[in-house]
Amino acid sequence: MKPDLRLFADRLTNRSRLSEVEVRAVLDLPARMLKVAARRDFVRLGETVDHVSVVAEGVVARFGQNSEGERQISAFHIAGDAPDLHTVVVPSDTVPLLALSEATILSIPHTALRVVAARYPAVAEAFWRDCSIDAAITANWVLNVGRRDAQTRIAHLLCEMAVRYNAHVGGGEVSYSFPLTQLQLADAVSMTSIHVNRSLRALAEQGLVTFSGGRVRIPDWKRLVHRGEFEDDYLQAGWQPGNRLRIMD
Amino acid sequence: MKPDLRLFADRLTNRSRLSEVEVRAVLDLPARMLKVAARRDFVRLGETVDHVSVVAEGVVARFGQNSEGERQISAFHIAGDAPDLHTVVVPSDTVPLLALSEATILSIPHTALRVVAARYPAVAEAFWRDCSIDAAITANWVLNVGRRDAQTRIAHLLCEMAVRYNAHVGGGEVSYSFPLTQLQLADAVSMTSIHVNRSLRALAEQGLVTFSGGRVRIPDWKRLVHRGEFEDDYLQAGWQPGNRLRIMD
DNA sequence: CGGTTTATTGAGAGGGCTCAAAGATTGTGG
DNA sequence: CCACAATCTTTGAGCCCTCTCAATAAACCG
Repeated sequence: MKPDLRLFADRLTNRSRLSEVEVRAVLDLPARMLKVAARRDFVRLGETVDHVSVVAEGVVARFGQNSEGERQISAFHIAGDAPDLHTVVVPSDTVPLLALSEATILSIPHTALRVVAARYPAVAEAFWRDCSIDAAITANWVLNVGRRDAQTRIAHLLCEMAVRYNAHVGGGEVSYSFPLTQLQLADAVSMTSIHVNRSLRALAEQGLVTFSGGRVRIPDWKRLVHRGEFEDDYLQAGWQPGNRLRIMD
Repeated sequence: MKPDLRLFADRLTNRSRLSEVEVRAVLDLPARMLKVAARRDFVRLGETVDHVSVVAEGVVARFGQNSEGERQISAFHIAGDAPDLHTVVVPSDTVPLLALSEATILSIPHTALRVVAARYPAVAEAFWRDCSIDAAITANWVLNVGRRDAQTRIAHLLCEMAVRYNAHVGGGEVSYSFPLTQLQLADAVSMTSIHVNRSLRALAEQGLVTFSGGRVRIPDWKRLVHRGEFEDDYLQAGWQPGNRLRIMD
């Protein structure tokens, strides 16, 4: 049975305007489903890939490592995301991918994606747009890692993920499932797991966030947003159906 | 007189396969030329742009800033680069741009770019590919800032720029013009200009690099590459005319 | 229930920062 | 072409945030 690509199609149509035919073409893409265990690298550095991975379930990380083997996570990817969609046009730029929790991955061959992109330029445009938004997130990550102290950095990241999970709507307590270990969080924010632990405690003592049992709880959204210097524009979270751009006729 | 877009077209054809007609379409794009003084922000945060900036001369930086106004440069752009090409598909994601040296910018309207992209899907593909390579560079920047110490970080950056300037070919002394102040360099590598100064001196004392008078000199390329843990694959520097990909028919 | 991974806490060290000030360079106007 | 101003570079001293090393407690997993 063919895996369901609806999540991926939804992600695209949330950001781009696609016709029914185009959406159908995406949904009809061939895909192989694979379950990946937590803490498993399922795309290795240097490996040549001929397919794109779409996250259907779980949390996936893109990372790099220095010569000592220390890791730096440069992006988190959640359901709907295609961490290496760019390999459709730059196949040699393989990025290592790691499942942080148990994850379900849908694997779509480059060949099939290229056929659809060539046939439906608006789909190619949607891919391009997706890659660009990802890039904006990464650029923001540089700022976060480079110019914010430990607590602010963590707060910022937890805000970002709240918005990406769309968990920040409504006014009350914000909460979402985020099944990472503190060590993995440390690899994302460029700190030691020990210092992550201490910073997390400090944030909790101020009543700002709680991170435990794989769940993030934010009692007062606005307060954390302020603490983390968080502004969500770069996520394009406010995209309305009306102002979705389409350049392909 | 219309500014010459040859540099931009070259950049595209170095990475993508375009027909003569497509190249011509790029060259015929309308453009306005502007000279920007050094240390001048010529695209401000929040400002809505309706054009793309192409660097014709000089060095330009993409940056973000934290709540204290401290800056973090997330990308350098040199002649041929289009720092905000992605705004063609994500116009609301304006990135602040700063001229580090006196620079010449060619400004191309979104509308014109969109017409060409729609008419020539292969050009759209080339744009997408360009954005993707930029994104790969940014992802690497995260690793650099997050997981490398001062000297290694600087060494890595100076290697990257050498390759992007294509100054690393041949075996002898590598050298290129890189007219930044140490403060600007500090904003790129997330350090204090004071610490940049000291690290630079340390690197010089080891005979690895010299950074002064707006010029970088590398006596022994391989040694600096090693010191900076630099691997150039992410830059797609090895792209041969033969293996340029084209997905649009 | 035992074994492994993860979280937590303590003590000490260090890389990079802050504050401060003196040189060197660059640019500008007269 | 000089003089002055502004910017940039360099150096010193002390401190602090985050890391390292080490050990225990807790949670998870089969």
